[in-house]
Amino acid sequence: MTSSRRSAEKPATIYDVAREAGVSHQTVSRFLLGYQGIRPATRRKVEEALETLDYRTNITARNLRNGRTGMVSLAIPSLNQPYFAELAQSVIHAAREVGLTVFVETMENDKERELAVLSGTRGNLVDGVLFAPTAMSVDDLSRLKIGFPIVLLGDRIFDSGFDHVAMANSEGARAAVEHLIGLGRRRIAVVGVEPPRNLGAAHLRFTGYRDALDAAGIEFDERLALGGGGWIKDDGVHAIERLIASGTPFDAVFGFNDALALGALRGLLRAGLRVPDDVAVVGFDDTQDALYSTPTLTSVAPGREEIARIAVGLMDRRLKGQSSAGGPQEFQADFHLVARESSLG
Amino acid sequence: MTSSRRSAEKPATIYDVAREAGVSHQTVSRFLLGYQGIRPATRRKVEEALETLDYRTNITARNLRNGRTGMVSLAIPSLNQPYFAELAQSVIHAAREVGLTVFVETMENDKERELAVLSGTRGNLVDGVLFAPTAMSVDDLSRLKIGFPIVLLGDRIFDSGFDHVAMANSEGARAAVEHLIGLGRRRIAVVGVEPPRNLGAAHLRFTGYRDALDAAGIEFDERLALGGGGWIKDDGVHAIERLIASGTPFDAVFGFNDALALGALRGLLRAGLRVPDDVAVVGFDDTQDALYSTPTLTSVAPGREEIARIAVGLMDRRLKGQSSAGGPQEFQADFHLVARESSLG
DNA sequence: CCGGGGTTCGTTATCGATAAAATCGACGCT
DNA sequence: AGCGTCGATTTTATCGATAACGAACCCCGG
Repeated sequence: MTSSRRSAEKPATIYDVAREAGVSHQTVSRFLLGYQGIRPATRRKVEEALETLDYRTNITARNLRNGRTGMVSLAIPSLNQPYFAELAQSVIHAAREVGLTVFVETMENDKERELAVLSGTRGNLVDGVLFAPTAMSVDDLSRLKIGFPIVLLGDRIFDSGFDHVAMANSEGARAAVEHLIGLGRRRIAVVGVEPPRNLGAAHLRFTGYRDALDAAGIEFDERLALGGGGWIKDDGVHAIERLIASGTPFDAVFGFNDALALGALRGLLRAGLRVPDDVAVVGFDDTQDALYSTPTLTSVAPGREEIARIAVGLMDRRLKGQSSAGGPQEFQADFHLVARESSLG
Repeated sequence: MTSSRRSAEKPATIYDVAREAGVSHQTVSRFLLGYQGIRPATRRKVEEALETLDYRTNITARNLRNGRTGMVSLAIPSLNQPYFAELAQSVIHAAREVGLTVFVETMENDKERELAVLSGTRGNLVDGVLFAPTAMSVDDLSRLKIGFPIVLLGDRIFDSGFDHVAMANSEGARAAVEHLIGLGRRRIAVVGVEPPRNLGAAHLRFTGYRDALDAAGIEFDERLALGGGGWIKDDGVHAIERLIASGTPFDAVFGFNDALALGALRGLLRAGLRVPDDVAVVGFDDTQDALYSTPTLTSVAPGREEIARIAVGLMDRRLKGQSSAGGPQEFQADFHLVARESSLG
């Protein structure tokens, strides 16, 4: 029991502990890993030494030896977007349940950075990637050779070759618009439209919008399709200001996410329009913002918790199962429409 | 040039590259680290081999050897709170500028988990911790022996012995309340009050509130001090509902954060009160939510970007400077009040 | 009383990188 | 020609953990 080593100095290793306990480092390792074949006397010596030296296992060393880190990265556009911040929290929670740690990486809607995440530059730091791209195309994705498990999040991409947890983008959008139609609205503006170049939430939600219109026999009016910006609140404000300025009549707005819808809401109210009396508003994502706006915002809840849980589950299975555990899996989370004041009054 | 190794198999190591190039692994390492003393011919062979084998450096191995990871953890309550989500994004950005990577860890206002972060359980995975505790006390903090740099975020703690980047909590709160007083309000309710047991944003903001009242010669009315819950929107709603139910007259509300203020706003509007005509509302944090509520929310902007930048800078200095680069540093970010519709009309 | 089998523990090898020390040549100078 | 010097590379050691293997010791039966 040579209680050496000053306290705040270099952390103790298993070798230090072994010396302190008068055993071999391997015995210490065995103890730490919970092996059974250790005599009570030895066990006690090791326990004491661990205590005296305040041993902490060096995770980096373990990771190197094991070839795994137990971390997965969650690659999203930005934590400034409430939906993704909340998704991140849900994923962190779900991962914790299965013993994984989440490394949050933000890509800022930048194609280069999205590609960088998959290039494995951060190689061996994480075992896999939960990937929610917005800028890159399906082609970009399939062109890459990737050496670790990937689970795609959020959009409906078929045949990407990867596991994929989708929101019910088109179905949810359709439900939102049908809700508006059911309330007697016919001139439904849509905010957040994008050219169909990317991985596609915008495209899919637009499809849902069109489907609902078609089903109700309402003709699509191009002037009601607003886009050109990003998907943050400002874009919603600007879009609705342009629409109002254009003089095009409308009695409802469907925003492709809550931020856009809330921006639109803001623009409407500032222009003196009443919500929902003059214009009903519906969003998508059901973020906390939707719950506390005035009026509260009707929104499509995409099943964030479920998405997180399934995605983490898929990743976990890939990581555990040797090599590839079967072909790519597709999941779609259940959604539901949460009707609130912005459409019901 | 024995182009061996199948593509998607185990990633190539420097040894593989060395064999491919016909040199020693050390030469490869030198090349990768940018050493000068390498003959052009050798250099070319290495470059080719790296290319052929699609080499990626194993960060875990490098970390083990170097004893550092280049990662710092940002420990916050939750990404579900917009202020912290936005702070996280700012910190990630600031860290990237100085070549650090951020690992976001959420502690859920749980004292155990806050302590766990500092216990170094995650030892050697990060080089330091940017720490924004809410549940533990100053005593808890000083009781711990900690083996890595820490920078405290957000509250004004003196003599903690650690670097610390503070918001202007009391000053900001005082400015908010003075703003209300300047508008002729005298019955100013305050939401988010807590017993002064923890590290203290609540306490400090309350102090600012009292200071402003005192300076204006307004007597403090205990019935206007609302607390008992957390700091999320629901708590704001409930607090304001209780206040209204109590019949206590009031003409303004100061929420200790935007979430509380927006919750209060929501409660007021639902109760049929007009904002700001009947009741003016001011929040704290200046999150994006404040910008897009209706009415828009007056709020204290605590200088989030600056806080992030300074905190990362302090951490960077500690990590670079051997051992301890001087005593603990205290910083306080500049704040400013952003007056919007909820107080100006 | 000796040998087989099981427990307990120690020795050596390994993960993939970087650092320090050693080697090998070519070159210049006396 | 002999020798020191410098530059380019290779060899060996190291970070801290886990895995594989082997040695020492015990118990027990024949």
